[in-house]
Amino acid sequence: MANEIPDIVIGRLPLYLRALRRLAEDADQTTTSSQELGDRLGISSAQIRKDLSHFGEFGKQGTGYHVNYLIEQLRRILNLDREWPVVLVGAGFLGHALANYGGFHSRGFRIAWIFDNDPAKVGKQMADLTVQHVDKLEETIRNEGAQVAILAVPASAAQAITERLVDAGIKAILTYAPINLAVPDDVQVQYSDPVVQLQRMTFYLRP
Amino acid sequence: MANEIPDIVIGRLPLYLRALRRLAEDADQTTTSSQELGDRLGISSAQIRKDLSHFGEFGKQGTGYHVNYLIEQLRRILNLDREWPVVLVGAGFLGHALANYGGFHSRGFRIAWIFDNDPAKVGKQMADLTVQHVDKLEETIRNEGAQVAILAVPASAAQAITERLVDAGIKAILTYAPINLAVPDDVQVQYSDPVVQLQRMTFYLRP
DNA sequence: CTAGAATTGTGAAATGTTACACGAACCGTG
DNA sequence: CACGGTTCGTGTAACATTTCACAATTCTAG
Repeated sequence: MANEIPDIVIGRLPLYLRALRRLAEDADQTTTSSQELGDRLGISSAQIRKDLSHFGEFGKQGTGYHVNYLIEQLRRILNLDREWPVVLVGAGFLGHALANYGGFHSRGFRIAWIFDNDPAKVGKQMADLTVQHVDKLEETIRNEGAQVAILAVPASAAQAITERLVDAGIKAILTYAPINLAVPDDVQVQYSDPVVQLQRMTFYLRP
Repeated sequence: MANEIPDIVIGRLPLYLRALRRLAEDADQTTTSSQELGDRLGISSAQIRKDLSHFGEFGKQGTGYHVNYLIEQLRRILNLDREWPVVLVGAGFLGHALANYGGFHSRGFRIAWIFDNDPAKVGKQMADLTVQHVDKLEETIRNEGAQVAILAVPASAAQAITERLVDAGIKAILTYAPINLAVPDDVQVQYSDPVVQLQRMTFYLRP
């Protein structure tokens, strides 16, 4: 049953989770169907059922899925039944926005440390944290056993910081720098570059 | 030759473009090969050649690709040989970070207008723009013919603002709200939710 | 209790994407 | 100019993903 799960399937689970939580909270609904979930996400119902079937049987014929139960199962599958402390590197405008974003806590993450190399920023308060000098990066990661980092530094610094993060033990990096990172095979990377996303859409526009 | 180009191919072109510009600027290189480009991006050389072959023949056997020529061709293909003015909705921390981001201009975009519904923010300067009340949204989009928007508003407002954007003529939306948007078929949407990206990685971590 | 409607989980078919491998073209060297 | 080393563009094969379609199960209503 659970042999080798395609990465593309893993990538959809957080979307299912997000939609289910909306259903539970906004609509106050206790059950749903693959059809309803698919309509909300623009995904076929068969795909949702197939995706979930990689991990077990969570629904009931005739009835569908119990929303809260499925939420719990997805949280378990994605290792979200705990809170991941996150290292944030970069205390510029973007770092500031991330530090103040309220959406992490309820979804399994907490920005726990913020680092920057600018002496003018070190020591400043940001959200409820104090910006630390990037010199302390490795020490903190090792002492605290942090595995997740967000990179909000300029492209010119991104690869060097990445190597320091990886050496210190980080296994998952979300980066906003507009550059491809070289990392070992056992380190996950996710990219977020607004320009790449915009450029992907302009192809379809008439100029 | 150019019949129906897969969306997944279009999605890689901005990455090729980004890597090529780095090659041109940092490494000061005038030619490259599909092999070299692939190594930098973690993509096979065959895939790069196949992707490009959808649009024409840009290389030379034995030599590879002329970097600046390929950059020009990709810019043309992606409709980036012009500057797209962008409507930014939401002047919170994230809107602020986006307004001050220096990476748009050189890559085909310019934040041209910022809107918010908070009277405390309307009239404030942000980067070199004045925050306008969201009441003016439709009027501005129609008068200026804007087609591209970035959504940096809370999830609770996202769908309503989206409908207003679409009605006014926006055809491409990059949204940071953690919610799926319902839009007509001829409107492009790209999603950016840091939590979804983090959740996609925690699956692979040992808790 | 029975009939009918709804919905799951899943093999199999259809479709989409990537990798292979090779002829053709190009360059530099002697 | 001929040869050896590169590299492209591409037809085809291999692989991956999505969709189809249906038996099995559950619920509801009479």
